[in-house]
Amino acid sequence: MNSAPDLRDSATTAGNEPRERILSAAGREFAERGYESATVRDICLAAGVNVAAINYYFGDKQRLYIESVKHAHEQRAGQVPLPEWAAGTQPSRKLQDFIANFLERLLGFGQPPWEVRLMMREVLHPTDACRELVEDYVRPRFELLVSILDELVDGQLSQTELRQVALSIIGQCFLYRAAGDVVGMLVPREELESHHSLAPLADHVTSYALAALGETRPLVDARQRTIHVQEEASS
Amino acid sequence: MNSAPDLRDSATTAGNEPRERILSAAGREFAERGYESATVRDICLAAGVNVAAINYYFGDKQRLYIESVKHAHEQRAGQVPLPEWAAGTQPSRKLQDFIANFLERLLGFGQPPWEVRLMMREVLHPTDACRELVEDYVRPRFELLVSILDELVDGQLSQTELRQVALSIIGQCFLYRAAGDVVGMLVPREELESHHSLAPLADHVTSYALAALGETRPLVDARQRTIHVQEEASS
DNA sequence: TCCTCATTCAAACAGACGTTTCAATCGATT
DNA sequence: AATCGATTGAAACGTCTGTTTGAATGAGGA
Repeated sequence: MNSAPDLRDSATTAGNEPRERILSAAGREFAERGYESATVRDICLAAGVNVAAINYYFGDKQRLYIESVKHAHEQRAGQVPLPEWAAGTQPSRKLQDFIANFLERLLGFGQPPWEVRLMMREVLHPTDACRELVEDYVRPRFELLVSILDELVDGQLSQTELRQVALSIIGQCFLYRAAGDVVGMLVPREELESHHSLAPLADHVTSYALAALGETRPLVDARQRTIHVQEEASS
Repeated sequence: MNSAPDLRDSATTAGNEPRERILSAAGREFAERGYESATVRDICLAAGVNVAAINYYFGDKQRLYIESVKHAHEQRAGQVPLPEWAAGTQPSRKLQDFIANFLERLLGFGQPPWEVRLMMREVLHPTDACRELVEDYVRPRFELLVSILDELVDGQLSQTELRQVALSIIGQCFLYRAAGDVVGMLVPREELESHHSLAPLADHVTSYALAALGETRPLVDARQRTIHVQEEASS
């Protein structure tokens, strides 16, 4: 039972075993219940350590929380790295890849991992750990998206307009993660499974953006519809 | 064991003053700190009543919370009612009005009111009060939006596609309310004030949707850019 | 063997929490 | 004036919280 890892040269091995277990258990608890509702006793029970271990390894609950947010961020960042493209890749392809990657990161492969839920809590109700998270994690992705859009429209939109479009794209992806429960109430179950999984969502957001930017045909072919609109207007 | 007064019908007491004060103070407190962190002592201090009043009027903290969510919902619904249009109003105009109304409701006139922040908490981390909120408040607006879009594209998109577009629009509006702090970190301050207030946001989301649906010209004029794209493709 | 020292453990701490108690208060009715 | 029910008040209840204590443990080094 007693392991006593004793890994002084921590350069070779990644961290203390009980420390890692606490961080993992704390991340899950914080993601599930939030900072206030998660108790150190439950965390220690889940991690299989004594309550005193939290004081021993992290000092107090607050520092444990910040550490667990960072830990989740770093772990998740390694799981789904930013895509890289060969020089000359079509910007529309880059956009598609970026959106699919972003959604994959937000929604997870199967069901959304606790790391993302924990970070989402920070985004929605920022604490001290938030600004660091934004600078390290959010801003690079955001500026990559802006640069893709800039390349896509060949410099014909201002930085302000590019940021607006970028936020529109992010907002669409964001909704499914942040308000997924409500979306689930608004959309029929069979449609959820068929059209709101990762690939169809990425396709929709991408084609919606490409159509709005004039890179592809609109979602509705205007030539067919114009007739009806004119009929209506004449009536 | 004194039983609480008839809290369901306010026929006898038109506006129960302490009850109203508690609901208002509780809503603010829950919106600010969340359910767990908000304490009944602080609520009663803010409302200027004794702690026993909560047991007397609402039974316990949980029922107070549910009542305050409902109260916030009803109060906010009265502040910004759904727009109504004369028969024959252009659907694109309806869309513009709907989006402006939705944003106004989310973002508030000046700074976002606590009622919206409280409801947002329910949407992001649903409790028992959520489903009722969705059915009464969210679904009617969602289906109104879908019907506007249906009219706009003149029935050329399936209900599934219409719902996807509707969620795209809602997602864009939603981002500013739910993750407003993070948006504020990503966008320069002067741009926030000039382009992220209510009217410019509504214009952007509307024109983005209209362009994607082929109702108006794309945000970028394709005829100018196509030359460059073909040059790129040929290289 | 003994000592050192990092780590773990059960137990207890003080404080805050939601809730309950029961007497005091107030206004209207008798 | 007396009575009654509704409402308010101050204080206490038991429980749960984060944190701390001080002894016990066990593996290396002397």
